[in-house]
Amino acid sequence: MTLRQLRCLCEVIDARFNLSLAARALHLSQPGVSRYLKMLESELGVPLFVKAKNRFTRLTPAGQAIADVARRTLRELETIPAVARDHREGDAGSLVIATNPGHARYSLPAVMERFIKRHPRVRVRIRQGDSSQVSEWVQGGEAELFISTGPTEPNPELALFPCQAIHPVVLAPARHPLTLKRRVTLHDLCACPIITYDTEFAFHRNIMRTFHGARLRPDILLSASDAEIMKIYARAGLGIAIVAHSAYDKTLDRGLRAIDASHLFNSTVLHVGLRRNVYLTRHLIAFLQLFAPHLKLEDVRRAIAG
Amino acid sequence: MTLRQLRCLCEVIDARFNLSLAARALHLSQPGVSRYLKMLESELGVPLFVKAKNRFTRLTPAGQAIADVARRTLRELETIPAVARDHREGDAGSLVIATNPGHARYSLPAVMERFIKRHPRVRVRIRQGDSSQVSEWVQGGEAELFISTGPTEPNPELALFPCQAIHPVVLAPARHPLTLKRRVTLHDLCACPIITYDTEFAFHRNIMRTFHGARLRPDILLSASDAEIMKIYARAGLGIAIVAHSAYDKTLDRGLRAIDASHLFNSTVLHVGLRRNVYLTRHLIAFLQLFAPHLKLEDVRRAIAG
DNA sequence: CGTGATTACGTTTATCGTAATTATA
DNA sequence: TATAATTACGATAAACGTAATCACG
Repeated sequence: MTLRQLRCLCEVIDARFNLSLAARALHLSQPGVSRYLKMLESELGVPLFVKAKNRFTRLTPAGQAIADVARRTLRELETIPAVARDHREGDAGSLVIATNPGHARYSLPAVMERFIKRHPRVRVRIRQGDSSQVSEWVQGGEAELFISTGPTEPNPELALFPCQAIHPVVLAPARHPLTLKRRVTLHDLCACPIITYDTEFAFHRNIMRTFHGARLRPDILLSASDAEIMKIYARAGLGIAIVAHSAYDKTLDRGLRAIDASHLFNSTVLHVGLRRNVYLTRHLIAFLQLFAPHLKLEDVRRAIAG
Repeated sequence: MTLRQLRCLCEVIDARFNLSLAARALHLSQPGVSRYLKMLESELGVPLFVKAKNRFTRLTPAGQAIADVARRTLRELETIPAVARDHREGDAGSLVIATNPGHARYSLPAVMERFIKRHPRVRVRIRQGDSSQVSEWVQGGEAELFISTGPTEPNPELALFPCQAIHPVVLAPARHPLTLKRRVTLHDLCACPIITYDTEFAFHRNIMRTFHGARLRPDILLSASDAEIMKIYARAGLGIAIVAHSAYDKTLDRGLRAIDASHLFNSTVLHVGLRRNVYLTRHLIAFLQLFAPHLKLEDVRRAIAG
């Protein structure tokens, strides 16, 4: 039994049982593919394919069972070059993180500082995009992981790990009436012009759902994609900003007060997303341990493999 | 990257870095092995071995990581012929069950009857031995599974699954004074001559531990390896028998009464044991579903793989 | 006849062992 | 000088493509 035979088996299945197609994909001639399949079948002593007339039509149960093992095995083999590369690069190497601008700006810097201090030779790249973009980058291998909230629908190619809850806070200028309240209500918020994220943000949809659920129509004065912008307008007294709590820094944002709103709105969960069936480089593991220390490596591996 | 290269890598490690030894095991010449390792290293672009002078001494971290993957992969590949054989045999095939004589006699027949009815063409063989024998048979591939109690120490080669509790019962002739008691005590038992299993049985050691823990010295009149023998003597009124509850059948053993003793002695647990990293044939799975319907196939697979 | 699988056959390439070589203790 | 790894080289086998053939629509 050779790897070529197994690759052949899998490729023929992927080519919907067209040997010519599979041959092209494998950089082989059609007779070559035919031979390999025949060899494999005769070596295993069991037919793998059902042939109608002179065409391959589908797998036998044996073929299905064996193709499953073959696929798993080939996938695993493909990680070997990745392992080698990881070690070849020593403490260098690269790490591409895909994340939303907000998290790149607020959640990541503290972690990145520590990571870079510990792994100075790793070239880190932070790609910014919306939830669906970052997810596509990871699926396509353009990024090792993404850090994103957003309603990432279940995807068999990706493994998601919840990391932290992002809850909304209300930002208002220092002596704004709301800052005097012990506990603000949705009605209180609706009394003021509101500044928040653009409609395409999950955060926006999240808070709007809550308002509408309470049959309220908030006055969205301004929406933006960048919390810094919102803070400027809020500081100027044009309205109150509803932003992710991570966007507020007590010392940096002196002119603003943060008012807890976690009792009003649902929190969203920040997820780390990895592509399944990939080799976890040492740098990726190191980064995960810094960014999401609660994740157990073994659990991550299991989720990646399953 | 070829399978031969990976096999070579693993074999050289197993041969404690002696290429000549590994070559013999691989049915290759020594230069062949040398070549393969060199090819692998140059192909992966990373040294796998640490060489002192002109000897291989140990693995590099990269070598270790890659050898781990290689071993997993090779093991998985080896299951392919097993899968093929399983399907080649269709509804025939064979199943070797290793178990203790007692379980072969009392626990198994009911299950076997159903199994054979459903899988009439499977050749089943029941091998009888003590706990350590059955465990060795399974480890050595001479049996597919064992069914055994006994103090099977944790073994990385085996996966154990608890199946049922075996609790001791006291068997006494119909009008024996003990049968009148509502709840027997250890003292009550010590007042009679006792018939039980031989000392090498875990069951024997188990009940003796209990007696000794209560500072009692029971009068072991007779010990045997076969509960049928014990029942004969108990029926004759020579003593009371302490046996596994599974050895007693209300209708077959008319002359005897079973007296619950589960409050006196520890129960032992009947385990099914499988070798790790093997392919689970369809017949083995079918048998497991009959014998231990509480086991979820996925859990079994996971335990086998981990 | 066109598409797709198989068979036949010859060339190329890779595989692998023997023997010679180098290196270390 | 014995043991172990590497290099050199030639014989053998396998891998693979081209071309011819077969099978079906």
